[in-house]
Amino acid sequence: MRILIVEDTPDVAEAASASLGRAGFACDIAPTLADARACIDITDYAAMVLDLNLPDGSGRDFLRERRRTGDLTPVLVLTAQFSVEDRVGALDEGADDYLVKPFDLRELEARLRALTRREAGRAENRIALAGLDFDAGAQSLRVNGAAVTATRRELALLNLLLANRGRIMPKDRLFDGLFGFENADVGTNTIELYVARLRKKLAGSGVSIETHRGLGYRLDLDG
Amino acid sequence: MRILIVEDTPDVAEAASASLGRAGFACDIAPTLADARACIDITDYAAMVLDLNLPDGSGRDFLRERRRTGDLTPVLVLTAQFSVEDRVGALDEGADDYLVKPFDLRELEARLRALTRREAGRAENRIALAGLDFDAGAQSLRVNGAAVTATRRELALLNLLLANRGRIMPKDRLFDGLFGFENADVGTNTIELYVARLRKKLAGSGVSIETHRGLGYRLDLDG
DNA sequence: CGGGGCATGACAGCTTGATGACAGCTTGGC
DNA sequence: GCCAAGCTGTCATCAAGCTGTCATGCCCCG
Repeated sequence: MRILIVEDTPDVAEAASASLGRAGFACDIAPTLADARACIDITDYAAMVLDLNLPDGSGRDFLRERRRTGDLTPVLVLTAQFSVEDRVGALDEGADDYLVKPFDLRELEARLRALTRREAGRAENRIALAGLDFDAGAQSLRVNGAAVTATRRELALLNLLLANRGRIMPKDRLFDGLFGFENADVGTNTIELYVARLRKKLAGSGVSIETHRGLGYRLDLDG
Repeated sequence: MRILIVEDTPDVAEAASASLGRAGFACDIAPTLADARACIDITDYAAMVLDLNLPDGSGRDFLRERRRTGDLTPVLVLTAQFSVEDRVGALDEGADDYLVKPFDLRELEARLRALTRREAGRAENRIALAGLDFDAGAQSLRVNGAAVTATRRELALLNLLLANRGRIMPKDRLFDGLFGFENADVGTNTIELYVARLRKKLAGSGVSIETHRGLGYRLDLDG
């Protein structure tokens, strides 16, 4: 799950990025609308965090512009404390949620999880499938009832595959979901590596990751 | 456990803060409703102590406002001696408890402990788990029957971890629970330090604190 | 049988956490 | 008030575990 944070205050942007990173999201930071547009052109995001007050324009205009071009990426808007009309206006413009600054990082995390899982058609963070039990909120994984430790990247990959269960995910798509621009120079072999590591941990769970040569990977029930 | 004290008389606020600090709570003081709102936006509290008579408005209105926005943080209200209707009104507005000024600090402490443990779904201050026996009221700790001395911070950390047993607690969350704003500049290494100290004291108790790299710590039974 | 894509073990760099020693400060006893 | 004891948090150093690279060997497909 890749997130674009459009926010010009470095402290805020970085705190959010760190917190969301821990929660399994890959984040890119865009301090201006121009940067944001550039990012969106290059890759697509599972969601966007948008500050309304930016150096090169209003986030509201930007949001309206995106919606007019048919972009349906979930957007969470950050508003200043007292601008009620901004908040309401943003929702009218097509924002999916808002948060008043200053906000609690845990809340941002929870709301983004809600937005992205809504996109995936789920109502809660927990997914149980055959012998597998994954909770994106607690970042915990159980296989046949036993807790299995997995690293941040492994969990992020699993999350992506689970959200697209039954679909073949191209390697570059998985790559985009795991790494932001700052890790852009990582070799493509990495995905194969993490698939291998995940497979070991999922062994015997009744769920497996199939390889489709030249196409990508697909997670589904055994058989 | 972090507590917000909304009280404009410095003497009272500071006495309460000191007393509660000794009892293992991390306190922030807000002398006005505006300050209180700012604090609440930034972090969240295990409970709130609310004076009703404040320079920029009535605590009752504030309480009503919080409840209307869905905030369920336990609130203990401080009332003047003779305003019975305030007291009753506050309870109606959603206060969880009240104390008449002037009050005994020990009583404040005991009532806050009651409120926070109710939140954690417990009926008493004492938690026994495997070879561990912790009493938040007496601030006493026993491991396999033997009394173990532990400092305020160690106990506060243990309390937090116990209240969230089985959940991974991010380091910054533990940090928030242990330190108020006034200690905001304490190095993050501190949490690791206290985890190490606690681990030593819990050795052999059947309960242990697991490290989850990049995510946080989790307290649970061994195994 | 040859080639490209994939799997996987080993490894090194680096980030993150663990821990001992220490100095300042607080606290409590006298 | 003074002193001693112990609590606190910083620093430096060391250990562990995560990450991604590489190299090698495999497998599928032509």
